[in-house]
Amino acid sequence: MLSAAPSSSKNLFVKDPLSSVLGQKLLKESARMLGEDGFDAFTLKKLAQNLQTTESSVYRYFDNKHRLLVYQINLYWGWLNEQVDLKCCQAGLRGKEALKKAFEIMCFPEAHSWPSEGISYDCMHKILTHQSVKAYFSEHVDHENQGGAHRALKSLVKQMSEWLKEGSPDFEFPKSLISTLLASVMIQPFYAEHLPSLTELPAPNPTNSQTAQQTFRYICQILDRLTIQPLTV
Amino acid sequence: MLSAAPSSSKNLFVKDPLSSVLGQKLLKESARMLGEDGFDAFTLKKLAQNLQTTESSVYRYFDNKHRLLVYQINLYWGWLNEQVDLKCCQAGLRGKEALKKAFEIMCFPEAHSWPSEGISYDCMHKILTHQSVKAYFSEHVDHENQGGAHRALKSLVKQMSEWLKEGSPDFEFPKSLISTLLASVMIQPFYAEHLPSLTELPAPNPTNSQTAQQTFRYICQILDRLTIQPLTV
DNA sequence: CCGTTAGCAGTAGTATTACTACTATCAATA
DNA sequence: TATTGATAGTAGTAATACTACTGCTAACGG
Repeated sequence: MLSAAPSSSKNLFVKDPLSSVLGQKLLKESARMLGEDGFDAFTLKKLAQNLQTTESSVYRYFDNKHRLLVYQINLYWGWLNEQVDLKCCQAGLRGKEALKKAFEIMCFPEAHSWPSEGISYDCMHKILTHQSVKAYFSEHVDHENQGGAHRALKSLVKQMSEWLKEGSPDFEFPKSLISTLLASVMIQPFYAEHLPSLTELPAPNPTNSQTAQQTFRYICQILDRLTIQPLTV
Repeated sequence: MLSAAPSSSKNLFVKDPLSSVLGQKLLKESARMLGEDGFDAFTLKKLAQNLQTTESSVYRYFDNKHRLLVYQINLYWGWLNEQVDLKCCQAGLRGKEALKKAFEIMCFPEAHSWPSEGISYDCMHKILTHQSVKAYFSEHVDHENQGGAHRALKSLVKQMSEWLKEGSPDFEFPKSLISTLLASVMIQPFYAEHLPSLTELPAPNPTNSQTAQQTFRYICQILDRLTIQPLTV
């Protein structure tokens, strides 16, 4: 179980949700609700009702529902960042190998130890794929960004763009490409489900979902092509 | 001036806004408001007030503010689609050349003849870069998609993925890559402005904006690397 | 053992937003 | 002249996001 608030989340809450029983229940139930019904249908009132508590108790932890979403997403990016550090950096991987491993972690998060019991991968992953754009493309971005809300994502982009540079030193936009590919890992599965003519990825189905595998294959095919540099030889 | 509703927009409005003076005013003013203040701050009430008309008159044209956004975005994709058809297909371009030209049109729309007087490129482009994710990542996607709301975008992805295949026949995800790059053209300028550490693109500034040029350069560098296929030789 | 106080949760609201049901105008036609 | 139908305007409701205030409880000092 997570026991301390990541420093980058400090400005996102009023009271640290990890510091009390109710707070942790809030995280668990809101993750489930956001994953299942989405951000638009989600209200702090419903969250309170589902937990047999009251709206104002929820507002004691988060100023509004948007910050709760950003907090959850930042929690997940922070965890992914740790996993990448552990299984790429500390494992001695570099360049394209490290990059592929990092994307593999993102495509198959269930293969790694997600620390928060009671919150399923499915929910967190669905929040990321279906709701994260709402965390970034909002009127509150600038304010939240000043508070360091997106530090985990930024750190990941920085790390991964370094690896990209090793393979393609003459490519001028490594951070842009990494953030594009990260966004793609989020967005493409959404397309697969809702706008299938925009992608070759298969829509997830209850019995046998190949979406994650194909997403990883898609990223790998791009990386394999990108790191060849015929112009600089 | 646009004079007929694109067939793909039929299910988005209650009454065709292009069919009356008030309707056209609605499009013009809502484009300005969406571009300047964003979708969240935008309400149909404010739109009515700004036009000295009433809320219900607005609701006579659009069921809700979300559909108005989708309509505007579809209008713009439809126009881009036409421009691509004219300046790529009809100009005899193919493969990578056609692809680059298509992206050039998207990065520099002001160089082409936008048909609607009174609606600036700036507004429409800002709506696309800052608000289009809200048109797709919404609870209404499936319903709107059934009505063919996103047909213009789909058609563009299909066309462009064909060109991509010509240069990279063994790449298995042409539609995914094209939709990723199209999204990138939208998202990266937003990052440049609000989350600059996720991109190398320069933030737009009033005096001399290089964002568009650098976005195009970024896309071209990717395309140049992607169409080389060392594995199949 | 009692009184103060600090922190937590709960009650009952308000303001705004999204949307709707109904009314009024007015021009073309029977 | 009466009727129809398409237009715009009035006045509301329901739900949402958020806040001001009240009450409980438990820790601590005297």
